[in-house]
Amino acid sequence: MIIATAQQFDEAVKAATTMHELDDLLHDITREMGFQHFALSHHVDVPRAPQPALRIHNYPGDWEAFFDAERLGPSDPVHRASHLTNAGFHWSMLPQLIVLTRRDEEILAKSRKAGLTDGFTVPAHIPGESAGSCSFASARGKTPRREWMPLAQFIGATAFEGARRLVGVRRIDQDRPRLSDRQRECIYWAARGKSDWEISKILGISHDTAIQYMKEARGRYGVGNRTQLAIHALFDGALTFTDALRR
Amino acid sequence: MIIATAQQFDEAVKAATTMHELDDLLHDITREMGFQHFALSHHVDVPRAPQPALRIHNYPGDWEAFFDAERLGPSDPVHRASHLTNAGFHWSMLPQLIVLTRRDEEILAKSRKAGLTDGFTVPAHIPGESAGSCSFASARGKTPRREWMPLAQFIGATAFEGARRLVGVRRIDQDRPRLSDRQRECIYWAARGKSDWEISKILGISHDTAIQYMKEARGRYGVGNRTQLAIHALFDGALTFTDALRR
DNA sequence: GAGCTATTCCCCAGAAATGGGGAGTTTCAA
DNA sequence: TTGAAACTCCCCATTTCTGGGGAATAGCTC
Repeated sequence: MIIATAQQFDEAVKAATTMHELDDLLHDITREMGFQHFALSHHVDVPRAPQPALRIHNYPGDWEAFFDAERLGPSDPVHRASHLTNAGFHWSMLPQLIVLTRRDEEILAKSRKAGLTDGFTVPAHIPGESAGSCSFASARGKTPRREWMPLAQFIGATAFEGARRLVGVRRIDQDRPRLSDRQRECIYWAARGKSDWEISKILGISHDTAIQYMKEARGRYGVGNRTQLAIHALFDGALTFTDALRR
Repeated sequence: MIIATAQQFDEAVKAATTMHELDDLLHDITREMGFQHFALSHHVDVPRAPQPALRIHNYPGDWEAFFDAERLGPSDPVHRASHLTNAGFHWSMLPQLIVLTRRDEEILAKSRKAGLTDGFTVPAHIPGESAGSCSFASARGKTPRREWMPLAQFIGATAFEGARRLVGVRRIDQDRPRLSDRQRECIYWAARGKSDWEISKILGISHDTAIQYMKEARGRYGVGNRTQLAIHALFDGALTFTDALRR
């Protein structure tokens, strides 16, 4: 039965075409899991974020107002804790995950007062994107059963992924430039901070040739410098962070 | 019953004190979910990684040998795909997640030949740490039921978290460089391909000052050029791709 | 007040990147 | 066989980056 719920949710999310639909789905599943509230969001200061950020929730309005007024997006203790793990966690575990400052205690007290007594948060991190999470919260005296946590973990991850798709956080690579092997190798080393001269030595080619490949690669991506080149290659998957950060 | 399995696993992982115990737990649960193999690892070239990296698995020995010989840790198509999502995915979804090169096709063919016919991978990303994942694979003709995927998502995340705890992967959250506002703004524009001179005009400061902030930012991250600077900032979340790709 | 950081400005010299030009071979497909 | 694309090398001029100095103001903390 629980499994059926999970699968239905997964399929419904994949079929959703608007954030509004996703919102509805989260609404329903939240209740079904025994929670009262959900909040799926990027950990940024949403009202002031320069780029489009995710946020759908049904938290109490006054909590949202407080949250935004205090710019808690990046500093909320639940969010901070979610930056240290990839597994979902009960809010009761917070003290084991981060050091709670006085300010944090105030925030938590305030959230309890707003009707968010207990909760479960599923982190959602993707290299190069804003940190995010999907939380489920319950009001006083309505503690959801521990048995639902594995389901919540799945629901949170699935919902976040669906939201990313709907908002178009990352368009799966469509018109990606085709790179030659040598061009790719040059980008790889350039992203690791190598100069054209160093790249030429690594690849055993002349300095001029390395420069040439970098020129061509910039041309393929339509960018004018190696920083943008590396970032585009990272974004479209031609490179990974593990490539670029290795030293 | 499935829920009971998940909970038991969760508790057992939390109680485990050695990687060996975790290995055993994964062994059992893998079978219980209808898979034959599991692999929990960081996406690095494990034998050559300078820092401690996670890897426990029961993949066939010849596959592991091939994997290491070819240094697939960072470039394996399944791993690459897992860098683009936070939700678990079937390997059959790979073509929708990344562009499969001929090399990728070869790798996948090789893995099938080694007995890894189909599988399900749960990404595990934490800002500032190596990308990782927990995969479950099945041999020919033994396709695990879709119903188990929500469970697999939970198991993968839980197991990865347990492994991190056991290995003592320290979160470099604390060591993440602290940037001043101006430094961050300079990185932001530099990642968007602006020169120091352009940045100075945008921020309304002198050219020299922009150069100065870039120097300091490089110093904070311990890197020597703006490409690495941008990549590091992207990786640890100080920047996002949405920032860097905007034109 | 001493010490720290952020912010702002300045100078210099060498290294590196960028944009422009050209030209040969090989390989693979139409 | 004709052509496209990859791979390789070379030259030039200009711009940009990087690393090394130094210094003033403001604000905050111990």
